[in-house]
Amino acid sequence: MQRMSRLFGRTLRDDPAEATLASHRLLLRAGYVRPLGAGIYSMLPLGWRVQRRLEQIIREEMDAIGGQEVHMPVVQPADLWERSGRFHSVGPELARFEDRWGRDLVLAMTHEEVATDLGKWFASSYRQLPAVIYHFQTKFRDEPRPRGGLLRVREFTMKDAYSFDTDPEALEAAYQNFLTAYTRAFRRCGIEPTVVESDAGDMQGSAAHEFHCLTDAGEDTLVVSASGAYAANQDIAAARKPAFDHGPPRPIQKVATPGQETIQAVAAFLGVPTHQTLKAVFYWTGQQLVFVAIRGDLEVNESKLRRLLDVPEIRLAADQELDAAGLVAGYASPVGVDGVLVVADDSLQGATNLVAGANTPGYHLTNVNFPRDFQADHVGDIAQVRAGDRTLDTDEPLTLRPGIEIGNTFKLGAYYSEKLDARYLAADGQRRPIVMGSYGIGIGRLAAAIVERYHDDAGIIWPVSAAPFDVHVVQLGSGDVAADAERLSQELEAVGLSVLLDDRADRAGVKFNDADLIGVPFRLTVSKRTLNARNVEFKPRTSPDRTSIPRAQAAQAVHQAHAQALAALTPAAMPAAH
RNA sequence: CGGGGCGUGGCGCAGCCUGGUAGCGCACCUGACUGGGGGUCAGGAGGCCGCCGGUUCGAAUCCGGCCGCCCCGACCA
Repeated sequence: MQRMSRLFGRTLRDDPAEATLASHRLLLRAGYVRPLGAGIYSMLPLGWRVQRRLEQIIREEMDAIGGQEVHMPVVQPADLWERSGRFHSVGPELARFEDRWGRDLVLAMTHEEVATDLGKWFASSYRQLPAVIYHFQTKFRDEPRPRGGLLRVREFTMKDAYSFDTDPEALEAAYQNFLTAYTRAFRRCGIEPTVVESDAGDMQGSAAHEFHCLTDAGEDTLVVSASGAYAANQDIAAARKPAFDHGPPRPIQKVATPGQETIQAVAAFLGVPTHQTLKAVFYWTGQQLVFVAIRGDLEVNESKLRRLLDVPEIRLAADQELDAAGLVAGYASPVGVDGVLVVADDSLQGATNLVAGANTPGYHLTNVNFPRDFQADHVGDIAQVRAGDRTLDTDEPLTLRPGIEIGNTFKLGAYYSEKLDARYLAADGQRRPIVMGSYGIGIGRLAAAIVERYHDDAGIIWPVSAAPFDVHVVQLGSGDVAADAERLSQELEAVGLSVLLDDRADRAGVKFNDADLIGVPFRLTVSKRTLNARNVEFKPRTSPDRTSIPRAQAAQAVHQAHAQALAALTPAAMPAAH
């Protein structure tokens, strides 16, 4: 048992000023973590116990699908990252340094390279495949802006797993196993995950999913259909674009629109709806200026644009870059521009007689028709999905939901295997690249998501599976009371429960408030009162009600309540993995 | 990287404008009373006022530079 009088950590009576999110505030205030620098935290005993519980749940689910736990280094030779191409492609979030010999090293931000290297060494033949390895390891990512306590940090522990298979079909089977294992793991932690399709990004994979905890504290925006059948990160979400009939194409006309520089202003001035206008937005890829044309009622999604152009980075163009290209913000037009890469959203196809800029200050063109009046180098879906839009296939309404990304899965395919020459000998005698998958869960972020999901004004309300202790014994008094609280704690441990014993000399109010703050699922109070009545007071953190249970049966009763709560979190048997 | 805010004891803050013994609440220590939802009284301990430089007889306070932290945005396997 852990005595609170000896616990390394302390609760705070005042909210730390820096914390705005509930999870950040409560984890600091209840003494789970202590910040060391921006996005860098020490885990105190309470926090570390939670982390280890979460790890154990995930470990069990990884083992259940045949994963084998390993431990890969954080410090890695840069050479490996040179070969995968990421040493140069990744950017400053990858921490680089030299050892005493001047050799380049990196602090791992993820472990695809090392995993691939291990796979290459191990799987010389198809007979060794499939294989899955995983580990819990520190990652360092020099994020431009850490935020929200444990939600977005620079150093953190991740469970990352890597699957090695002979071909895409086998990868698909492994991938399905992971989707199942992840869902089970998160449910056991008290979170019903929302699984969405996502952007593979730097991972270079062919398909990717994210597991989200829906909460207002989330940094990501998810597009979810009413039935839940469709769910995607807004970065890749697609939806129907309502069509509007503006009649058969008419000849272009130039009209004076003095001072009308925004879509709203121009549309109102000319008496047309915004969906009858053409919006011009300019981006800079680092190499060239991009003229983006999209229907006036829609917004550009930069992730989609970046993928369509197949460039690593993109940002809004600066005024000087526009000037250099001879473009006039507010009156720019794709009609008659040249020397600029033109990207058209597919919303322009079939949208007739639009109002566009005239490339002359104070003038617009009416009756612009694509592709009659201008050509695009790229045409595709680059529009932001809006709440109320409808799914492509089933015409269901879509909503936007904030979510915390607590896990992700990538089908890497042969990308890293080819870069690092990780090949196996197939049954037919051919050497083929190992087909890989990569699967991550951020442990600290998961803990933070759980707190976001489970708390009230008084503090954290841990699901039994994640709590730092199973039972919080509050001892109100000394002498006989203390002796009985001690005995009770031992009885609880004897039935397999972990105990936090508040043996401090503080008053009842202080102890109860701290118990609520720390959020252990079950509270038992021992006092003169309970001693005389030969009972103890029992209170689940989830309920405001206190009940008396006979002292003699206390340990058994709590054991039972705990087992029940745990069972409620354990998913029913799911389809067995292959 | 842009915008905003803030660095004074473990936490929350005042003092700074108008330079002159560093203060309040909580937490902490000692004692007494109290004893089931953040008690009362008395007495204590604890601070390079983020750092460096300048102005001045004298700087937490004025000036310059730097560093750090938080929030918003950009960004983000």
